[in-house]
Amino acid sequence: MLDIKYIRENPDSVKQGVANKNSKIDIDKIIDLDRERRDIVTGMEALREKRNKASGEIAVMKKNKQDATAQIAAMKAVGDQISTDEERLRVVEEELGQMLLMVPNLPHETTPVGRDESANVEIRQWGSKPKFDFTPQAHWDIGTKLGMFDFERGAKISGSGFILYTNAGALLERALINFFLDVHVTRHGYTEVFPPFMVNTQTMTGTGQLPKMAEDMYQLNDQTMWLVPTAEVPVTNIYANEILAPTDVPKYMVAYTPCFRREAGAAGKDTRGLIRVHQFDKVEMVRIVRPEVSYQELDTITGHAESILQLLGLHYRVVELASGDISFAATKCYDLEVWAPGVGKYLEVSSCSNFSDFQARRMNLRYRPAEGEKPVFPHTLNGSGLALPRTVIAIIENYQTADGKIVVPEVLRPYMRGLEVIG
RNA sequence: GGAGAGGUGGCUGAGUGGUCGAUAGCGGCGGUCUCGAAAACCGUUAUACCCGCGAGGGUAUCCAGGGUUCGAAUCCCUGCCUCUCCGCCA
Repeated sequence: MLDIKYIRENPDSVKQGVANKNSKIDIDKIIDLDRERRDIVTGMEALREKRNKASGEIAVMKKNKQDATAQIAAMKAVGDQISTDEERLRVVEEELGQMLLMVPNLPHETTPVGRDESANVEIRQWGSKPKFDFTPQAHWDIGTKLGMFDFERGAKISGSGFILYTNAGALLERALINFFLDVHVTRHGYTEVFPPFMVNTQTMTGTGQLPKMAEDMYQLNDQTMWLVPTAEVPVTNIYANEILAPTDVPKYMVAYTPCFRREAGAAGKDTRGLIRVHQFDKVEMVRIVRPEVSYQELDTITGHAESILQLLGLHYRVVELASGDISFAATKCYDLEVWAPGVGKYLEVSSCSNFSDFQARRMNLRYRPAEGEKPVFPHTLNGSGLALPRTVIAIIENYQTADGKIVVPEVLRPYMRGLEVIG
């Protein structure tokens, strides 16, 4: 969340930033509630001071066996007033808190301003589209023919948008997960973690999925647990409500999790094959860093995601998202889009974002810059490295042969029992 | 799932209604001593918020949330978590 002090002192820039994020939250209302809250607190604390002093006196009188009936009666009225104030404060803080949780992070000054993805900016490309002397097929045709996945039976056992990977498809999925993790651990210096796939509401609020995006996620029947939509959620929250020592920052963590998303409202739109599914695998990088280096760190993490595509030899482009297309919690974001010749599109396989101190504030994650100094909020970042299904699409479609087979990229062969060709 | 025990400052651990943000020890930091270190001794040791230009003042926090009371670490209720035993189980 945003610092209420910052909102109070910079209402105009907050309003502008929020508008650039396409949010209609009422900032003036927040400022009014904050004013009201402070008024109540001030009055209430004065009463408490009075009561604390009187309680001390009553204690002394009792000790000296004096009669304190009058003092006790007087404090009863003070106590009642404090209770009234507390009740009012609860109401005001509840409303203020709920509103603050709905305020998006402000876009960074370098983030292009724009309503939607049409204002996104292509930053660079790597490689080039492969040339085929035949018409490249879509992954759903090749993959099905090669027995890599079974859409019908996936839908039968779970529903549409759930994939049953089979044979080489299942092997490829597992190989990619291991390959991604190994690269990030051995070459990029991340620590591997394996978090729970179900999290509580507090955790989901910490990274910013709740309360706004509740309808995009799967909630379990007990109403307290949610299926993770990304490893960002459990991993970024690992140190929530803690104060990290100076030597504990930066933290670089990488994790594999399945990701569960309802994709409400996305039905029928670019959903064919593996393009958009309710459960998919992803390897996610998370960085907890000092504020002064976070934008440099964003370039670093983006580079780490890119290196995976480069090792796989897949052509991609880097797109910087416009303010209106950036996620709720982010200030700046780069998407990596890989070329998929079968479907004839660039597909998003990674999203690398800086969240500044927005998530750290929500989850009360702090660190001490140096021994003896006051704790401050670090910046958090994450980047997919990478999301699996669209990477699988890109491999199938880019590495397909005229006779309907797939050449396994060399870096994956050790992870696939030496398999060189699927089919 | 059943039965029991428990959650106090960085750690250990006192404290069952009243000047308790909290005794003590350890650890950390500073100092005395020393050529230096150890030992000993002395001092110090959290977080958040509110008011104030500031000096400073105030409030809250003993797992969390409610309640009782003039007053709660202490009593009551609910929740969460940990530990022990039993049961079940990949």
